Parts: sequence; C-alpha cells; structure tokens
Amino acid sequence: MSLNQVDRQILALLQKDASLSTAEIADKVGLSQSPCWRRIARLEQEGYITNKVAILDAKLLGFDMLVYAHVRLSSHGRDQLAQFEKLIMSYDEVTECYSMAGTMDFMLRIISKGIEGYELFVRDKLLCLEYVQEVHSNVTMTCVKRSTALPL
Amino acid sequence: MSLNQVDRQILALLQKDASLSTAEIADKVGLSQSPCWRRIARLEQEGYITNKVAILDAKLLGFDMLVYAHVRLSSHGRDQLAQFEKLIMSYDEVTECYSMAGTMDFMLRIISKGIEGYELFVRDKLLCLEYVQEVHSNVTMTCVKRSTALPL
DNA sequence: AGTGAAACACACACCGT
DNA sequence: ACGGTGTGTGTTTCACT
Repeated sequence: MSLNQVDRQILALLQKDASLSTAEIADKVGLSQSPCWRRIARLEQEGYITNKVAILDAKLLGFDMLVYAHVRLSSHGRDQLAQFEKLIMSYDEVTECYSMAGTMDFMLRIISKGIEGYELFVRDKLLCLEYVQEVHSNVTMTCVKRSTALPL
Repeated sequence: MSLNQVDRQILALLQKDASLSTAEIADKVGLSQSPCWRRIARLEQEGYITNKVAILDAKLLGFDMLVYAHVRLSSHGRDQLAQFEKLIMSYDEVTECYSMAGTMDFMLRIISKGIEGYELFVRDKLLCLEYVQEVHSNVTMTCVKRSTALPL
C-alpha cells in the first residue's frame, strides 16, 4: 500500500530514465535483481507508474510553436461541457487541458508548426464552436525547463 | 536525415508506449525486427528520441496541487536573468518554465502537495528574490487531458 | 522479505539478399 | 535498405533461505 524510501528511490530513478535495466536500478538502491524487479512490478500494478513513454525532440520535428491558450466558454455552454472535453481529448495538438479554479475557463497547451498552424487550429477547432466565447493566447518564446518528473 | 512514413509511425508508437519491444513495433509497422531495430537506433542517435521516462501518478503520490504561475521580473532584473533561470532549473517543484513572448514574464508549472506546499514554495523560493516583482497564480482544478505525445 | 539459478525473450551484430 | 539467424544480455519465474 504505502511507499518506503527504496520505493521512492526506484520511482525517482525511473521517472528520469526508464531505459535503466532492473540490474542497474537494483545496484543503485542496494538491492539484488529479483526483489528489485518485484518492487517495480508492484509499483506498476498499484498504479504508481502509469506508463513509459519516449520523449521526442519537438523542435527537430518541426513543432516550433508552443502556446498556452485560455478558453472561456459561454455560461450556457455548461450543457456542452462533456462534449467540449471529449472534443479536446481528440485533438492531438492539445497536449494538456485543465479547468481553472474560480472561472469557467480552460487552459490548453497547444503545440503546432508555426503561427500558421496555430491560427488554423484556433480557427477550425476552437472558434467554430458556438459555446466558445473567448480565446486568449499566451505564446511561449524559449523553454527554460521541461520535465515530466515529480519532486520526490 | 529526413523522416519517412515508417519512421513517423515508429515515433508515434514509442511516444505513446516506450515499453513496446522491437518485435512488436516491427509487426505494427510491417517490418521485420532487424531493419526496425536499426531505424529506432538511428532515430535515437539523430536526436529525434531524446529519452525514455516513466510517468508517475501525481495524485496517488500526494501531489494534488498544480499551479501555473506567471512571474514578472523587475526591469533591472535582466542582469540576473541567467541566475534566475539557473535557480528555476534547480527547483524540483517547477516542472516547466517558459519565457513569454512580448513581456518580461516567465510562466512556471509548479506541482506541490496542498496549498500549504504551494505557498511555501512561492514564499521561500520566488518572493524572496529581490528582482521578482509579481507572481500571479493560476490554480488548476481538474485535468481534462495530459499527454507528452506530439501530434505526428 | 532477500538470494540463486534456470527459462525465456529480447537487443544487437553479422551474415546474405 | 530489408530479411534471417545467432549470441550475449536482460527479464521473469521458481525454489529456497
């Protein structure tokens, strides 16, 4: 159920580099392979580790535009809330979406190729929805830091 | 140098699930193991795949607070810009940081345990810096979507 | 819970096409 | 460039402490 220090160490290692072998992790946390493997399997099974992914180089692949957009829905749009969220999930350009505290707003992280790509997205996939009242775009310039790791 | 359709397919698969074996990927893209393995190795070597990470369940680990903070630096703070960025990179609570177009602002993605954890962070690690002029917190409520995948 | 060994699958290299 | 085959290395299980 709960986690001890070794479990946290394992998680900390894996969230930085999932290509580490069980033997390497076992070595770093001071365990032998078998018990280390069992712990990792347990951490996966209990849901602490949700999945493993490859991180790609966005710039190298031509995605030079990263925008955080605030989307305000009209008040009667609450009815279509579920539909809006479902739609958002189907948009690959939207890599993240959160509803914000205190407002009827959503914040979207949108990745695209150039301003043209971003404008196309906003026009064809956001503004075309009747219940979208306002879209405010926060364009990022340089990425100082980007990590998927939690502060364990 | 450039990528064909098969390469993109491989990248698309790996950015969703990096635990796929070469054989499984080869099967899905219609190649046999050897050429598929060579392509993946090339994609890593050329930097398209930067690394592989395990994604952990933030809520399960007690990180129930996710805030996007806009930080405004005072104009003479430009001198300490490099120092600020270095400091930000050392803070584990800051998982992302971007400088924003058009302003002297930075946007920080901060993950913490409860409002208490967040307040502690802002007080002890942001407001204590003389050149930090203003911190505006956008608190997220529910996560509609979160993905690390690019829209290939 | 940790250790050791054994079965198995996979990653990686070397061939031929 | 793709495909087949082999060998070492990592993963996964099992029997034991």
